[in-house]
Amino acid sequence: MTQALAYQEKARIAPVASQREPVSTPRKPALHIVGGQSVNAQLQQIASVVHLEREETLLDEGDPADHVYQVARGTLRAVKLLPDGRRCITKFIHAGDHVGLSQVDTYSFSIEAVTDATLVRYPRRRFQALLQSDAKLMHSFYAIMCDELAATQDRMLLLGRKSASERLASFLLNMAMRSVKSEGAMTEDGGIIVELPMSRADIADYLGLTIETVSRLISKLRAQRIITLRKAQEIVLLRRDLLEEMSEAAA
Amino acid sequence: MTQALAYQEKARIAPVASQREPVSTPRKPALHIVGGQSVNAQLQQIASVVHLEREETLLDEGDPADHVYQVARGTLRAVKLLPDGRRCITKFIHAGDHVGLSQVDTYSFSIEAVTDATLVRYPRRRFQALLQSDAKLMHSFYAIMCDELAATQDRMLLLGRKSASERLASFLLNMAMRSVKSEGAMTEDGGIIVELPMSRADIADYLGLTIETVSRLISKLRAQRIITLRKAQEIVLLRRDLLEEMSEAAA
DNA sequence: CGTAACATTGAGGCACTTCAATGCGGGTGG
DNA sequence: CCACCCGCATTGAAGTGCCTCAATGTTACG
Repeated sequence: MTQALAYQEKARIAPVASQREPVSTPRKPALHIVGGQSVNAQLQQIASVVHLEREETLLDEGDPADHVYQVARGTLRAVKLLPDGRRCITKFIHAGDHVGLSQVDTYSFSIEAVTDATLVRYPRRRFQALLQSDAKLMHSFYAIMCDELAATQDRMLLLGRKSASERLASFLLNMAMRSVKSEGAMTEDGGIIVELPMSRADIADYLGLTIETVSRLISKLRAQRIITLRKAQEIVLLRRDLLEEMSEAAA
Repeated sequence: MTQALAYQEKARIAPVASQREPVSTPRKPALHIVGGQSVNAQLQQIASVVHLEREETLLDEGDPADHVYQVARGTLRAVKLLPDGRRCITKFIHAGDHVGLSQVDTYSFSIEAVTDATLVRYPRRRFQALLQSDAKLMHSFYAIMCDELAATQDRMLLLGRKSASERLASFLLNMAMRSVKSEGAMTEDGGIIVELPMSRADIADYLGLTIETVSRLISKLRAQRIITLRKAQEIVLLRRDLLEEMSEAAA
């Protein structure tokens, strides 16, 4: 068998999202937000806003897929569970990313907030109708799906064939890339500051490892002066070159 | 580090597909084939046919993505490699499945024939143009991408969190499903006949295991009378119920 | 300042891999 | 048609990377 992280009672503690989501929801949200370019005008007409607190659940695997979301702020996780509680995080979802772009009518994973988060919500029916009527829009979402599929396939290579240290290296590099692109935060000596909003348990379930292994590997990277830790959730990448080597050939 | 199957010289032995593909290729292929429903008429206008022999390579990771394909006959594999030769099969591609549905302009994996195969080929430019002009068509391919993404995410759970025996059980069940749907071949005593066109090495790289582990697990299933082997590549599933149990909870 | 949740560290075990024979089936050439 | 051979599959024995179990350290929060 393997590790079973029966973690999900956690998420249950928080009140269910659907009962209180439109905390501050005007019909036309004040946020135009999102990925740089302004949102399609028609899309904005059917949008509403959802706020989630840390560890709150947005939706569960198996729920009717009534809505499509785009993240405006915060980090979420897509979670799949085995009957015995083993957990897999299929992806982390960041600002700009979409949730629920599917043609199936139940969600195939749960979505939980890693940090406080704000999302824009579209009723799926109307969202689909808009796609149908707007080829350009459809095309852009088609492209999004393609990217996501490619990313998922890369992760299959990681999960199927990479060692624990290679997995962690790949993960940290990805997070660093993201950090460089958005904040671009650096230390004076050229280190890349990387926020890790998720817990070690989340990282473990994302990489198909255990908490302990992740923790040990982080300690090892620190001992090798490849990273330093400011807090448990904030690392500084000192030697990106070495991490890059590690990400495809074991240490 | 793990297993490294430097397997791909094999594929190289055979003459390159692109040099000889239109073996029997009229401009308008005689095959209407494919997934039950007849192919979109306009699509058929731009189609040509490609034949591949066993172990031949259709295209390589990194090649310019000039074509979109649909499989008419045979089984192929999508292969990703790490620099040191470790191999991952991201998916097997069966009759009806598509290859190269992406928005990126290089392929993100190699495609190799597991068995002799016949494919229908569309120039990507024109294929894209058709999608743009035909919302219904675009929509149906959007749906295909969604399905594929969902399947890939299930495989992430398998690779990240399932034990070796669970992985094999899941795989055999999937193959059995497929077999039931298409041929529906059964033995007189209710066993499901399942063809495994791929080698143990392929199965191993598909499940993130080694050849030896796959072989041992198959032997164990045989000892438990859950399956029998007619040939190495043809198993009979005797106790589907037990396999189903195994697929999500270790033996 | 105490406590609870998370992270780290250590010791030991096990599932899967690695390395190494041995078996087996299918094709080929004598 | 048979003997040989080659590639693949199977089986065994030994090694190891990661997991499990358990204790200790650390941080956030009342």
